Amino acid sequence: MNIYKDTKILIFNILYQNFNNFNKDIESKVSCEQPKNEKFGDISSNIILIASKVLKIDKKEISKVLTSNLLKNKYFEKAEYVEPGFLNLILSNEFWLDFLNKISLQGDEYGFSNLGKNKKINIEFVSANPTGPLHIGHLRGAIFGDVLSKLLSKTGFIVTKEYYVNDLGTQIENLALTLKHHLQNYVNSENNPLKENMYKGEYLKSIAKKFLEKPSFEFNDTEKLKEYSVKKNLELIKKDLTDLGVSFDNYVSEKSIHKNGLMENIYEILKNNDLLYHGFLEKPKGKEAFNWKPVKQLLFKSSLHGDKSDRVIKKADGKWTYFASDIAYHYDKASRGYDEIINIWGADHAGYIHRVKASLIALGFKNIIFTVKLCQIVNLIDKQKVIKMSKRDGNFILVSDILPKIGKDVLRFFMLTRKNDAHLDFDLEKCLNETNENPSFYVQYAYARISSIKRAALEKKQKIKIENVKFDSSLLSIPEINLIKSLSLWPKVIESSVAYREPHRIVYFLIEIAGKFHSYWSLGKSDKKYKILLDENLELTNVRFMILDMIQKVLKNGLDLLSVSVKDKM
RNA sequence: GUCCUCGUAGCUCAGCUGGAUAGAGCAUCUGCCUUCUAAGCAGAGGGUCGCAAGUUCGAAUCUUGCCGAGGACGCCA
Repeated sequence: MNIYKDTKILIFNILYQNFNNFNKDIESKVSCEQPKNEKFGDISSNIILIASKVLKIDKKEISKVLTSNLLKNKYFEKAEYVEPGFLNLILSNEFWLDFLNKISLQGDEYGFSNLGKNKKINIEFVSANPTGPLHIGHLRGAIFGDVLSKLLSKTGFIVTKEYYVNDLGTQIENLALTLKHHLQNYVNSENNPLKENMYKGEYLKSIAKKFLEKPSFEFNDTEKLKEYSVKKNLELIKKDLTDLGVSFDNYVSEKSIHKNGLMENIYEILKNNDLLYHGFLEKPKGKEAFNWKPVKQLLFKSSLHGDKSDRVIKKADGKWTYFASDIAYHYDKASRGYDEIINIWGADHAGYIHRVKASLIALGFKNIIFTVKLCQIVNLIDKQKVIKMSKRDGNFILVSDILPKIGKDVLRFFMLTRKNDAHLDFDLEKCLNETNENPSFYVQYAYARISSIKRAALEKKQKIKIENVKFDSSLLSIPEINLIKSLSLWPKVIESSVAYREPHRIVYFLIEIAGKFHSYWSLGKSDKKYKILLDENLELTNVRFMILDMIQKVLKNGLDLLSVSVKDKM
């Protein structure tokens, strides 16, 4: 029920029937939308300009054909040609009333359509290393990924939410060392300070304590220590995710990728395609060249597929690099038959996109869409100052620190009030104190006010119908039509959010439509005829109820996508 | 040095992938609670869309070049 799309189709059909040389190639150039400025009507299109240029037909002729045909339809009240080639349409009240009836029949389904056509999408996000609980840095990606997944699965995609567990490598070695350190401290009743490469944080002490409770503990068995600490840290992470309202379908372990022989698999494929060689890489530029040694290593010709240099996949000591694991992991994902693989990464991983993409192409997955959404840094602001966090000092602010204070709803909503690739200032004070600066309340308040109206109607014992109202459409006034017009944008908002994988568009729309409602509500304060419940005109009251009911449904469905709750009273 | 992201009102940011007179919140100022929730509404001021060329009917949006901010460039993960 996207009236802008429908109108475009209508216009195209008219042109198709009237001009022999008309073809639909111009479709992507033709706009058909609600203009910002009301003076240009309800729907505006640049069709005349584009069509006349491409088809070499006189503008006036096209406009004549279009307007005369469109005006045969009772839904179009006015069709106007405006230089340099716009077609501006004004829709009749009857149209808006019928439209309202139609969408209220769709109810909760309104706005959602089968955009995905059962395409399979794997979306990987968070994937925080299992070396400690989630901190602020993970928050944005977690919520972004969760909401995007929900949005996609509500619009006809088959979505798998996946978490990649890096349970291998030096960080896990360090983790085990840290655990061992704590264990030794406990057993020997000592308090030796942590070493440089060890993980800070109290949580590892409690993990060590729990390990001691086991009937037989063996802290010289490094493998066992690794396994145990990874398991316990994952439990912490999962707890944080649950509290945030984020869930996953799949946890894929890096270790199992190795165990299942996938490294050998990709090695064979790359080798058979002549994409591997032993060679030297140039010294990295910019940064200080830490432990740099010019050595001969196994390289992957990623530069053949769009990367700016070739990459090491096996080090001189015979170990696979992290990138090699990642190739194997993406090989695994791609082999599972997805149409699209979405990765949500921190912006600092931007440089990684090309090489992963190159590896997918090299492995023969040319038809899989590979999408990376980057989430920019969140600046945590307290008392107007940015709080610097550093891994070295272990002063990361944890999700579990702020979540109980702020609450899931506010946190989730707030994290989506910016485009994913823009910096986000996360001001604790604003979330806690000045609630009027927090848009989630604004939207929830609109919902609650509509509930309140419904209660008031019940008390007055007004018989309100919210479907298929027969009504003289000429009684509709501009404020009501404007609300219906706002509702008509909902499908478009969902479509574009899906198309660009940008859930923040939903959030902005919710704020906008909540604002329109608040404004309408307040009209009744100064002008009695805009009071929603009218004793003398039950029909008009019914229509208003239908509008408000639809606004409430859209608010609810929108907030549902964000997993933010609604309240009937605030 | 190369690459990526960003630059829009005093501040924080949207801007429907090229549309007509660039929007919102905060802050500042002025109004609005005897009747459906004031966590709200109405109004005012505030702009050379970083700068400069180009593309065209039309540019905040696309191209190029500068300027500025942040990030990445590993044989770490």
